[in-house]
Amino acid sequence: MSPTKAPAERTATLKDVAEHAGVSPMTVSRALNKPETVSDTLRARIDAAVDALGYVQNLVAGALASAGSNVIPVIVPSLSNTVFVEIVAGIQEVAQAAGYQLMLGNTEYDLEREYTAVSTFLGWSPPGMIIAGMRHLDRTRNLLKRWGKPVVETMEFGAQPIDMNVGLSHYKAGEAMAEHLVARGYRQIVFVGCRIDADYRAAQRYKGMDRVLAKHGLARREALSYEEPSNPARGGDALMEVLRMKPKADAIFFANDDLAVGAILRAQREGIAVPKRIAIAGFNGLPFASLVTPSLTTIMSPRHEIGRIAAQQLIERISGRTPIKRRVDVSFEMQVREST
Amino acid sequence: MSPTKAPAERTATLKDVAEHAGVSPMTVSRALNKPETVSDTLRARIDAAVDALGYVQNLVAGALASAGSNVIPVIVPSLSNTVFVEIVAGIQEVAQAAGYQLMLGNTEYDLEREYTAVSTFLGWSPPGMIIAGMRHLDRTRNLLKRWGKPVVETMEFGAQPIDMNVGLSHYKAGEAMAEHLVARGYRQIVFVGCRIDADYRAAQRYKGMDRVLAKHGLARREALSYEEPSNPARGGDALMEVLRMKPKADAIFFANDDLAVGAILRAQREGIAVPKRIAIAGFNGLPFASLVTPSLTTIMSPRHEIGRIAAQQLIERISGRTPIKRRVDVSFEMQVREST
DNA sequence: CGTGAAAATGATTGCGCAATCATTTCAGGG
DNA sequence: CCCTGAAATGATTGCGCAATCATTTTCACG
Repeated sequence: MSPTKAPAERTATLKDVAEHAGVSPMTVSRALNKPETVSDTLRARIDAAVDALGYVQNLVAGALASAGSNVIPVIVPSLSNTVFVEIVAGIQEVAQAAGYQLMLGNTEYDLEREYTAVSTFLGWSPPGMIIAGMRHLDRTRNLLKRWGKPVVETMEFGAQPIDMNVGLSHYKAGEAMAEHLVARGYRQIVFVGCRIDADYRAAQRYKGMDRVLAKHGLARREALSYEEPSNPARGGDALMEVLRMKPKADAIFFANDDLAVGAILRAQREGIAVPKRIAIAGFNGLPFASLVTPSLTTIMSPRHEIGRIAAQQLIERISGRTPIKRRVDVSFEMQVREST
Repeated sequence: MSPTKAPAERTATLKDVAEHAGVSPMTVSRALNKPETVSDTLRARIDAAVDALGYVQNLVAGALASAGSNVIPVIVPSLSNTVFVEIVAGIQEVAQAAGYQLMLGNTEYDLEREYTAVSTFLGWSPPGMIIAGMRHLDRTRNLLKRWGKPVVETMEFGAQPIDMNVGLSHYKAGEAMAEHLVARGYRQIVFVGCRIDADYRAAQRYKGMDRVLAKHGLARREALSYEEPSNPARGGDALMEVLRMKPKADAIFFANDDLAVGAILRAQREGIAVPKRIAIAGFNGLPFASLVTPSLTTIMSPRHEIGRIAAQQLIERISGRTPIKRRVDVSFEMQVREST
């Protein structure tokens, strides 16, 4: 194709290796996939032949012949949100170590695209699948159920998973933060997020908060939602807007730490006293949250851990091992800091 | 496997669909892959049959039969570093839109693992590959060259790519920042990073800086490198350490913005005047960089764009279209802000 | 030193699909 | 109405490997 590249010779196959080593193809296959079933002598000869020919296993053919690949599809709604990335990283860590490859699908929070992705990925005969969230099209759920192989839904903890579930209850997280704010004496609490309609986990945190406010007979407000994706600058702007539009507000619960940290940095620059003039709380537990001044009260979600557990659960099941909790509620952790 | 899941019936194949629709398997294959070559009548019947049977194409078989898949392997050294994630996101965006799937490999900055990953991924008969960095084992380079299909090396811009290359010159970036610091009057400049031996792009930035210092006859120092991965808290600690150990230092060039922003937040908390007591500069252009006080002088690297361009280049070549620049030097952008 | 069971190796087959070539159908001109 | 070429459809084949079963070799033990 390009001047510097050698012409692509036909790549070596199992058969070539077999001939080169003077054994049958089947023995080569075994030497590569179950080395312990082949005698030392032959294994050595075969390894030498593999090196000599630069043989690379054709995994496609292998997957077809054995009706199953070692590719694990991972479907997330976004890659611009750190949260999903960290989950993917956790999955990767465990899966790659166990010899699985990750195939990555991004739905952009679109359930139709999610269906397409699931459907396409099934075509790779994977041994299982990991998918973010528990809200899917009926078609998607049915497709996965009929498929009958292990599936892990991550991020949130919820009822009636398709198969397995690892996550945390965002509703409870919202409740916990609201209880904290109320206990601290805040009475006019505002929830601020981005694309809350699409990010229904954020919506659940809002609902959890709302329920607590109702319980305490406090003023309840619609969540304030912006159309752009979450980013720190937006958080800063939102803070200013809240101060202007709802001067009585005494606390903001941001949908995530990107927004919340952005708000704190802005407050600092503008000389707004946090938490005196207004308290700020976030969700996720970003590294910066503990370093800003004032440090941010937030809820730590164990993203990496969720990914790891999800992958472990899946691999256990793929390997046919049995006793597993189908639903894992990873706990979140309130981090009360200076901003409230 | 689990009580709630239906027994997995044998999944429908092309042949099943063909029988259901009363046509030959080949026609079904065409209807699915090149719809325009099949008459409207049959296409409708076939689509109906597909729906009726819930048929999902077996991509493994397709890939084997046509000796090529539409999976693009992407190999990165880490997923905990935002930089790579953003590149992956950029690649994803373009690749998924063009109907390709991404397979993700993580080398943890280990060149042996990189070789293994490349080798394994070749087994999926991909049409091309994207790999981070230009430093590989000879074996890896040779393997890819002999393979003969399009390969894009990303992140940095360098000489003699395996095939194609999209990135920026980290050496020049280091020079640019050093020139800026020197022009501002700083004379005792320290470079601080994490795992600089493994992160050789950071090392190149250091070298670029070092050359400029030498040129101006200024004091040159070894880079200060920590063994843990970069994180903001480490940046803060490093700042304190530099102040204590090298009290004459008047500027720190951090290997990345995570460290630099962490240092600024720490300075703020400790009441250290930036840039008066010591100037701070970073690299990458994180969103928080412009929001901290003082705002951070840094170099913006177009990560997402690098990913997009890499994917575009690759797909162009895969599609057999010709006139393409083999090497793309995406420009970086100095952002001079308050911290210097 | 023979025997039987276990271990190692080999031959055959088919996974599900697309490339390829062969055949049929169709539209339009004479 | 036939002929021709193009479009649509079909039949055959093989991609490269692992599952499966058949065969050979090895080894422990009487």
